[in-house]
Amino acid sequence: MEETLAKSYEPKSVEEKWYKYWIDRGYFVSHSNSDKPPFSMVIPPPNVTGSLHMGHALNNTIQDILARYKRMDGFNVLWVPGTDHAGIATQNVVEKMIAKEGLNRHHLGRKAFIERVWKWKEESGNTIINQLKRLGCTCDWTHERFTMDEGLSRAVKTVFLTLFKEKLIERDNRLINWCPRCETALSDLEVDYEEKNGSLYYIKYFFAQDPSNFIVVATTRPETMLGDTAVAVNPEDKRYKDMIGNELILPLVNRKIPIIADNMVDKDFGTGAVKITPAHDFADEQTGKRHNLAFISVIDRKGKICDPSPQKYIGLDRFEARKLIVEDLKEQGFLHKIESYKHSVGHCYRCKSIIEPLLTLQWFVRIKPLAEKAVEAVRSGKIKIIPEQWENNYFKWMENIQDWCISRQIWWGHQIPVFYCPDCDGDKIFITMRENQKDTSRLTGTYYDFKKEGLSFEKIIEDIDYYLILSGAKPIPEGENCPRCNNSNLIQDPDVLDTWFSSALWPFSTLGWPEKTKDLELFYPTSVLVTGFDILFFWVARMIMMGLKFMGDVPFRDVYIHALVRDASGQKMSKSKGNVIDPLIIMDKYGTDAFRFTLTALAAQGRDIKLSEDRIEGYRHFVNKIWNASRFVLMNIKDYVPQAEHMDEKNLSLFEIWILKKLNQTILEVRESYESYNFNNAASAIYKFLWNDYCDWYIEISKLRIEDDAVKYILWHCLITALKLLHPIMPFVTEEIYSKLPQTTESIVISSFPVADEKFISKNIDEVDHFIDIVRSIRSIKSEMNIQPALKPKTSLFIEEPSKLYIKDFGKYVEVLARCELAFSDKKLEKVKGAAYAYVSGVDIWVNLEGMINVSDEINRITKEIKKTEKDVEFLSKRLSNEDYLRNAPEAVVEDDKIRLENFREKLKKLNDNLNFLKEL
RNA sequence: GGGUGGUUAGCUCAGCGGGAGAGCGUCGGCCUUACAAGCCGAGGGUCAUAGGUUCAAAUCCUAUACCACCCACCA
Repeated sequence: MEETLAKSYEPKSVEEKWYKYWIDRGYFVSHSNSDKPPFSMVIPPPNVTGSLHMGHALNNTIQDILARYKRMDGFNVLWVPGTDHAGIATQNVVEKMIAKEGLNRHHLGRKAFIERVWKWKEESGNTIINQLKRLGCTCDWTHERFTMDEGLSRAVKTVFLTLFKEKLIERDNRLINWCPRCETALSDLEVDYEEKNGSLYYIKYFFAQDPSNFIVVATTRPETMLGDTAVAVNPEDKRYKDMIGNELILPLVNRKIPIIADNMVDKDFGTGAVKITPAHDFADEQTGKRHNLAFISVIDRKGKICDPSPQKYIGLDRFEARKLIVEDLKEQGFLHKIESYKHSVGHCYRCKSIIEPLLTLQWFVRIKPLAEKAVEAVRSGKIKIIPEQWENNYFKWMENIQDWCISRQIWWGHQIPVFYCPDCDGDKIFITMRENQKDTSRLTGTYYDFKKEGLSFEKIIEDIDYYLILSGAKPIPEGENCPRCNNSNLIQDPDVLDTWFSSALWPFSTLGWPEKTKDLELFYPTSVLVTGFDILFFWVARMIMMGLKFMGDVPFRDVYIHALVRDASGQKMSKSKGNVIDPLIIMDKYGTDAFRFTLTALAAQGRDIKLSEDRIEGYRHFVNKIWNASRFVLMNIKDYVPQAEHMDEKNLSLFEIWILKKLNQTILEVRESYESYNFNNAASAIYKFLWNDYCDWYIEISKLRIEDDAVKYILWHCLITALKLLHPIMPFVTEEIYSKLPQTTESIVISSFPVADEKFISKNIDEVDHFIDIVRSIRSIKSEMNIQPALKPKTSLFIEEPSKLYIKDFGKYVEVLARCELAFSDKKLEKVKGAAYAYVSGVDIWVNLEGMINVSDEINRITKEIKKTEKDVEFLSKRLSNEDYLRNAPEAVVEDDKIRLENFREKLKKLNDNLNFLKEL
């Protein structure tokens, strides 16, 4: 085999070529019939609207490293890819599109709009998938899923139904976070809080009995006063104690409201008196419930003031209303004062609009019972979160978890599988379910008398004049009638489920659940989940709860939480800041391998990544270095056919043993690093081996013995092994080189991952390290004395210690690597005129500079060296004279110190002798 | 208000109990036939501050300061 490499590496064409090759050969496809141990992961499904950003790039690079590593290491790997339908985000995208045609979704109607979204999905939803391929991801594309595809929809319905049946899902009228722009409810997690400079308005509320007296309350949201139903004070507050139970007249509205006592009030904040608006504030909702206050909604779903407010405010936007109300209060003498005040305000995580707490009818998951088991799974170690510090965060959140509002008033998503009959009247709810696909019988079911059963949403039922029918795994067929009144006009609940509801099922729904599939049996629980911490609660926690609930087992054994990618100055990347680095541009510019390596090298556990292009460029040089080293190897081994017997120890010189030791240490380290998710460590170990050991020393040395088959073999062997270690991080360039090397299998993707050979690791080969020190020493003298590198000064070595005689064998290597003309002296050279001196453990080195030496330069050089050595000697002798140290430190450490001290003393003595000699001149 | 992480060379970051490391940048010298996207050499740090534990601390503990982030019913 004779192949050569192009002068330089061209990532673009190579990457395309190999990705296609891998796909064609089906390397990424998992096997349901295989003796190999399974290794499985599910991708955190990117939004179908998405385009690859740095977060995806890091996340998927890490997963791909694991997938490739495990595949090479003999596992049956399944990495499930897919996308998320991303309810609000996707709906927003398509709404923007049709807005260009002057339309909104209501013009189209629900059905047509959804068709439009599907069409958009078919046309553009593949962007991110293609970008993942570009990144080199080895997902099993035959397993690709979408959170709204048929199977997953079935899973969603089944889960909904089961939870409903078990009374873990309920419908209730509660205060929820409402986005007036998206016109939908949001869960607590979907609200981003931001510090804002606002004002604190102090308003006078006059007593009903005594119109000359008033209480001052402070609020940041004066417009909500229209819905006030009380003023609360702390029961311990002396100022107000006697007023509790009195009534106040609500300004502008002229409604009477009571003064109540509640411990939630902080005596020292504001005036110590708080207006209570149960229908528009979460804290007030609790207070309102405790005191049985009326809930009066004065803001509607569009964020406008509504009935029952004074006529003049109705229809005004909440912020316009605020202005007007403050003006009116001022005019009518109710405004006490305004202070500027900084507080945090909730914003919609999709559109950034300010959230309005609204009282609405929504579906909730009663999540506490599910959370308890999920906490236990982590506490008991069934799930390991890495890095461990995140476990605390997880526990904190799970232990304070609130009911999960799962209904959204949008159109794109899993429509809630509940049907109402508008013709029946309802003090009862009729529930029917189809639990399996094949059930085509007429709807029959059970009446649940919720009043009798005392369910918490009983009060709601009175508001619904319908019967409630839950459809099972199968949608209710067209033309199905109400089982009670035979009405054929069943109405499905118009709301859709929170996107995260379907994501929570991802680890098992993608494997075929609720069917009992082979995939589930083989690959569930998945081995590891790789994700960013930003969705620990959104997603990870919920998957754990759902997995435990429906599979009876954890969804994954390890959760590896990686950092966030930030820009070079540590800012979060965002379009509005304009600091986004586009991974696709980076891949075009530097190649995918350099990019992936950069992410990996920077991906230290528990620390955010500050990404700068300089860094990527630096690692592109590394790609180039590997490329060129490989060129060297290919050029030199030519038509040599590697044969294992050339690696017999009898054929190997110390150099071969040395590089094999380094290689095997690297294998060990890389394996350990991959196994423990210390990817940066693996990257740096390979980098050091390839560049600093293999290229800088072994290749240079090998040039002198390139005719030796053992050398050729070791060059080949080390290169191929290092390529395999590196392949999970840099898939493309390693495959390209691998394919050109002789004696390789059809692809590095399916080659076997190297196993360290203890035999070489335990080898003691100080000789080569000693040799390297000598070469460095001579180079240093030449450089510091300003000798042209091309000049070869006469250099004499005197080997003082017989145990170091092996250096003689290294003579020609010293000559070439240090560029000098070497001679071994049989006797000690006391003083050599015109030569610079160095001492390297047991060896005197004289570099003859043939009159070019400047005595004062040499004195300076040696003086510097002496100072350094003196420090060493001082440090060590001080430590070795400390009795406590001698008593307590491990013996090996002490022994090592003793030897080092001896060496330094010897060196110091030699250097001083020489300094004295120089001074005599 | 509660919590987590960070503070190490000019910059970006590893190291997390045994004499301070890497990449980039800087300085000096080299086109040495794999690589100038390179090679060789050099300089540069009381490891945020103050205490403590230890024979030994960048590393463990306790405070403090500053910088990030997360959580919370901050009226």
